[in-house]
Amino acid sequence: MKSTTRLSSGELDLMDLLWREGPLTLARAHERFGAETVGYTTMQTRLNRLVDKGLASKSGRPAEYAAAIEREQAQAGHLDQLISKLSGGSVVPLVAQLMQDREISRDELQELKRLIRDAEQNPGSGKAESKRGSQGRSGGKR
Amino acid sequence: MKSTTRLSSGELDLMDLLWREGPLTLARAHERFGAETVGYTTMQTRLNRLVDKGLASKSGRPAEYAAAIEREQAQAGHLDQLISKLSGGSVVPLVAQLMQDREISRDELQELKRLIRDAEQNPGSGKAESKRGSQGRSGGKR
DNA sequence: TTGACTTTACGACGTCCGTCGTAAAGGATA
DNA sequence: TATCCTTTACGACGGACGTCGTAAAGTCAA
Repeated sequence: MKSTTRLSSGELDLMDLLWREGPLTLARAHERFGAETVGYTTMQTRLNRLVDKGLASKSGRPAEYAAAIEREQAQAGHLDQLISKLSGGSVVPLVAQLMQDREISRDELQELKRLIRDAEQNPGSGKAESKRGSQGRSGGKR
Repeated sequence: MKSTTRLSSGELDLMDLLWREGPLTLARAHERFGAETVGYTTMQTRLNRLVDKGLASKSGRPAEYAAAIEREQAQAGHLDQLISKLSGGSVVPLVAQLMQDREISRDELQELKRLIRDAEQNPGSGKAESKRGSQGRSGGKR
């Protein structure tokens, strides 16, 4: 149940596509990813390898590829690595780095405060209930 | 000047070693890394490749290897990736994920609050002065 | 000087992943 | 049915990395 092997940078790009747009056929995925930037069969191979690794699923006649793991799972996996290998096990240095050299809007700051307040209110928040949509996106344009 | 290519999981392990213990000779690095877990020449190759990539330096007769980039640089590089590819460009979802499913001590919570307070005080903190040692480790045992 | 131990230099292999080319299968149409 | 376009299946190649083996160079004590 732990799994979530670290995805490569390129695999992350594909997963991001699948997470953003729903299930996609190879043709559509290729087009949405940027048909000029990568070959058709390249997309095919990459998508299929994602399936082989259980990161995506494939079904239907003109096969549709869909993410098989949640975005949050991937985030968690990568963060685990960062924390253990780049931050000595504590979240603080990581958040500090996260906020440094980066513009944080007032709104985002408010969100962050709320996150902390919630954590204080709910010690050992674990994964138990309390799902007040903290994942509901905030002010990113992208 | 942007560089900071993404390091692999294994490369991160080595860099972590170099960051923790100072410059190390191959022999010592091998020993500290866990001589039973990896071959001597494997360490040699990996360390040399780190040097080839400019991530570490090598000098002296019984050559000593030393990290050539700061831990913070590596953190920044990886976080940039996470934010852009796994968080839609905003830090909030990432911090939320960071705090979810993870025990955050009271002390750390306090630290985080201070981080936010500083950011509010100092909008557009950029990389300009104000280096109140947020990187000074806190409660991690490790 | 010589033998033994240490430090280095190289080269090789396997896997993962990005990138494609070729071509077999399927379908719709003239 | 013959033809053309789409969807798939495969196979190949190169670079990055982890993993080593072999052996040349160096160093130091007998």
